[in-house]
Amino acid sequence: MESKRSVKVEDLNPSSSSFSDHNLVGGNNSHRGLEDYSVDGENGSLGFMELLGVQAFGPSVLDMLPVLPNQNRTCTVDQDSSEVVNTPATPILSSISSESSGAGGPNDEQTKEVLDEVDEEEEEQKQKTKKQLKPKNMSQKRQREQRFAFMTRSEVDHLEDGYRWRKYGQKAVKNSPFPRSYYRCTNASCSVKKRIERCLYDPTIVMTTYEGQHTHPSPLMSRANPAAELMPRSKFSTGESAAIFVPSPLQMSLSSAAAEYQVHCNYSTPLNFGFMGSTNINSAASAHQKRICTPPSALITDYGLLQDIVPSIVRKEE
DNA sequence: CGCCTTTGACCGGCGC
DNA sequence: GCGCCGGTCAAAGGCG
Repeated sequence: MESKRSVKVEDLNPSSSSFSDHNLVGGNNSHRGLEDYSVDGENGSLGFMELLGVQAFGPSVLDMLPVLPNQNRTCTVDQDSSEVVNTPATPILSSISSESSGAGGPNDEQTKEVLDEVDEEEEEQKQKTKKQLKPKNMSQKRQREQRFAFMTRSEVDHLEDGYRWRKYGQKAVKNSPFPRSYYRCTNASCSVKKRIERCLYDPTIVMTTYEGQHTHPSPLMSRANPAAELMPRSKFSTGESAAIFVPSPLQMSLSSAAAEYQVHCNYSTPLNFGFMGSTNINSAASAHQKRICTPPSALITDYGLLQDIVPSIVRKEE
């Protein structure tokens, strides 16, 4: 862990023009950067939904996603390993910075929006190879689910996302005055977890990391929008494991974050996942949260979960 | 009474 | 082997 973090810190070094963040991931992936997950639709980068989809749902979600304008990327999935592999056709470096430039520079995080995805799978795959010597009961102990994270600007830590969560732990984050909270989906058959922590340098920013996929529809969604239940779930399933329900992470995040993304991005074809039609779902969260786009440079040196995400963002700025 | 949060203890991984 | 750290457990208490 420690080494991992330290490496990332180094990667965050602005002076590093190469941003070899993905050294962590492996040689073949060294070209993969935050650009892969950029949010700006005008610059041919991945959209928010895709970000989620790519990571959490693999190609399935991409299939159902509307074609975003100027999509200049390719997304491929390693079917064998269920690993999501993003291969940008071209480096997309201007996605966020372009917006920021218009808004007042790379540090104008207040007006920008960003959704970045934690490329945990890559890291884990790398770590797997790294730890191949002692995989032992790791698999039986705890197989890490797919994870993705996003940052929101919110006054409340626990954003409403349509699911019910039970807090099962809280830990102090090293080098941060803000604790990290651990939540688990209250559904007995669902093992989805999420972690919430605040940005060290900007307490208004909440980092939410989802892990796993819901095996049940959102209770809130089913109430607010029963039609959503009729959605073809197969479209969302990753194919990775059995009995995966609709947009688990999708729902989780979209209900709050994605919905806003819809608002802020000029997609000619709004994404609609049914549950998003429910104003109830988003009302609370939307009132408080404002997703950020380009993190302040200070974020770069953040620790904890934030570091899983920030590096990519930083690279994007560069 | 059921559900949730809080919080200290515990466990396992990892670096030194 | 030791200590640190992230993550989880579980008892206790609060709240509606």
